[in-house]
Amino acid sequence: MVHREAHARRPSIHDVANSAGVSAATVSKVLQGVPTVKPENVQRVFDAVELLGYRIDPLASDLRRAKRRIIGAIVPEFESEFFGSMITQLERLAEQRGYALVAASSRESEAREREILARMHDWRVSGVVLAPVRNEHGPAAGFMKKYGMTGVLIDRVLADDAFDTVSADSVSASAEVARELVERGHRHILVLGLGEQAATVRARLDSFRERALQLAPDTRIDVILSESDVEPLRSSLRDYFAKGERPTAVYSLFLRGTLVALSEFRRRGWHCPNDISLVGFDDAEWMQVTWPAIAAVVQPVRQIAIEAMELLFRRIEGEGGPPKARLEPCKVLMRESVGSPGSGPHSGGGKRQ
Amino acid sequence: MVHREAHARRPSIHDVANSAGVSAATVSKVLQGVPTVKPENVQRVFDAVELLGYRIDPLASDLRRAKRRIIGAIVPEFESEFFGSMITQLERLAEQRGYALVAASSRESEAREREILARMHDWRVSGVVLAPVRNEHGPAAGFMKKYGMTGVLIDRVLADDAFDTVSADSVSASAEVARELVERGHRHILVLGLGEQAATVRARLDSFRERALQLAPDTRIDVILSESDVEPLRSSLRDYFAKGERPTAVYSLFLRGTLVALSEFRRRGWHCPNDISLVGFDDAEWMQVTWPAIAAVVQPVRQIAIEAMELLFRRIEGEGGPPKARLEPCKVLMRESVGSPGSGPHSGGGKRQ
DNA sequence: ATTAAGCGATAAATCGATTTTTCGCGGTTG
DNA sequence: CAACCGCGAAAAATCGATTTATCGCTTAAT
Repeated sequence: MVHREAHARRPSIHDVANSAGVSAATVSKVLQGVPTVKPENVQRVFDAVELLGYRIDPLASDLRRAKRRIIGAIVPEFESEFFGSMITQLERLAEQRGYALVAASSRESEAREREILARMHDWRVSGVVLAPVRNEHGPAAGFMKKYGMTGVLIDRVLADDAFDTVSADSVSASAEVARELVERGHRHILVLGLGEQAATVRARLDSFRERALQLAPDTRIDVILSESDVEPLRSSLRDYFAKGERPTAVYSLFLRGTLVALSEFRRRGWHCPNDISLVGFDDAEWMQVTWPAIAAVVQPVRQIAIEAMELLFRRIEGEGGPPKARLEPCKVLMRESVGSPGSGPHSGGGKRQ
Repeated sequence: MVHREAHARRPSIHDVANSAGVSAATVSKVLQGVPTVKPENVQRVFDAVELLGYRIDPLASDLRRAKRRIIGAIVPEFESEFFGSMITQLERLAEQRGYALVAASSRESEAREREILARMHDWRVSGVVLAPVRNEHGPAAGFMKKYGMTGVLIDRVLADDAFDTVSADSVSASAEVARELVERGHRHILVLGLGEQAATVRARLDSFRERALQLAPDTRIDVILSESDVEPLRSSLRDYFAKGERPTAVYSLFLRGTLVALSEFRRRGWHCPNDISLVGFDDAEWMQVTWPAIAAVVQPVRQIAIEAMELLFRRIEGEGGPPKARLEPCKVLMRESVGSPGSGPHSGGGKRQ
């Protein structure tokens, strides 16, 4: 009867043992591939497993083993393409090694980040891949250190003295963006950033400025940083333009800033690249299908994930040594949103919404 | 010593029992809030918990309990805003009820979907929220039925005879889109869809067609369906336009179709809404900042998540009765990409790439 | 001939909790 | 005075696996 089958208790290792006429320990050994079992019994066990449709309960199994085959992943949000594909990659890599990935989102809150980490510690995960909300010095990293958890920090981090770190080489990328813009003749550039990630933003900014000034010392670089949220950035930007500032190019250091810039351009009826050029850090699928296509720095998501998992599993397997800091190269895609200043009429051709 | 503390074994319930001078059973009772414990002992237990920094091991705890406080969630992909925020919501709701959410992506593969489900069954999850790759009749739903798992199907589903279902009311939304387009004077409309999700796509299409023809019987509705992938859709669309077909509006039944349509418009130098109008099912953040802003059907992600979790927990708590099929209303946002036909020059004003 | 080693398998201990059973003790009750 | 009750806590069983200790038996070594 299907109905009865559906509601029957799942077979345990003892059920298999009974059915095969051996002990539970033997069943366990067969399933672990321990070679000191008589071939006949191996066969009987496999038959019984097949017959009953038995599968190991991973929780019970992990309870007895020292480490649990679970990897935790914490990201600031699930909604973005970047972290979405990051999780997809991490999941794939964890599964490849026979681990389950448990993902959670800190929703851009450091407090929540700590809570999740505590929960993962409760779960006795083997390791954690943490993309911190702010940087490597947050409370979450402190928590991991305090409780001796093994983990890797990714994305919004520079080097750390306790954990391996992996992130996009946004410094080189920013320098390259600077070069691209200056070579096209831009001498007044606005940079948008989020102050939250102080160190990483500072690094990008410094390298951008350095390269730009090196190539053209007369370049003027304005900076608008929003402390925490994106809305203050919007109004700062609005004020900035209202004051009459007219940079010929904007470089946004984060995706949402690119959106804010675009929508402010719209408000004022400016079009890329004729009225102003735009480059954003972080690429998205829509950027190449809109008109104009938006120039962007493409982060090496896949590489970051691979490197992070590689480092993590090395630590899990007990490798020692000082923490490593990896930087994965970005690709800079100069699309249509970037042109040369003065190549088009600086007029407000668009409608207001 | 911090260093020693970091590497010490985590305290178990027995350590707490020893420290408090009671038995492990008593500790458990105190932590469960069982009232038959002497106040003095309650205090001693709490003190010991505090002193040792003890936290319950959820896996060990769940092993002994009948059900495990884990909810599984399976979505076709993590990369999209829709499923991203769906997972975020589900996570929030599960945590509210003291459950952990374990999310996995089927990567648009039914085989993988089944594997994940089997793994979740191994984990003895209390319930599953499944957004199937194709529809409610896939192998995953069959698996759930066979093993008596409790679950809710969401998104790409209609009613089912075994599980509760929750999805956006895309049928009403499609009718509304039809009305909006017809009222603006469109009489030749192209609909793009993905054949994979046969039933849901058919339902949307039927309701769109019905309403359009009801309002204007002379409306011509062309349909391009791609069986599985999005690339065939692109070439079909290209052929369609190459043949000289010139619909005045396009309604895409899924997000990626909207992107494909946009990029094909670009290739041909057509601009919305002057050359052609565009509405897409499923909204995204960028759609309101680009020029033109893209009209879209906004799915009630939050409502779907809430309803799904509500139904799921009712079933987990043992509620019987026939499966319910919930439809949550969408919002239709008519943005600038939609206009009236003939209101602008039907010319190729844009540059080719 | 006695001990040691090897083999294959089982019984028992273990992981860290919860749940059930048992127990000791003071106080009623017949 | 014995049987009974109830309370609170400890002891033991349990969940489903893995790991260690042990056992019976055969064979090699001393």
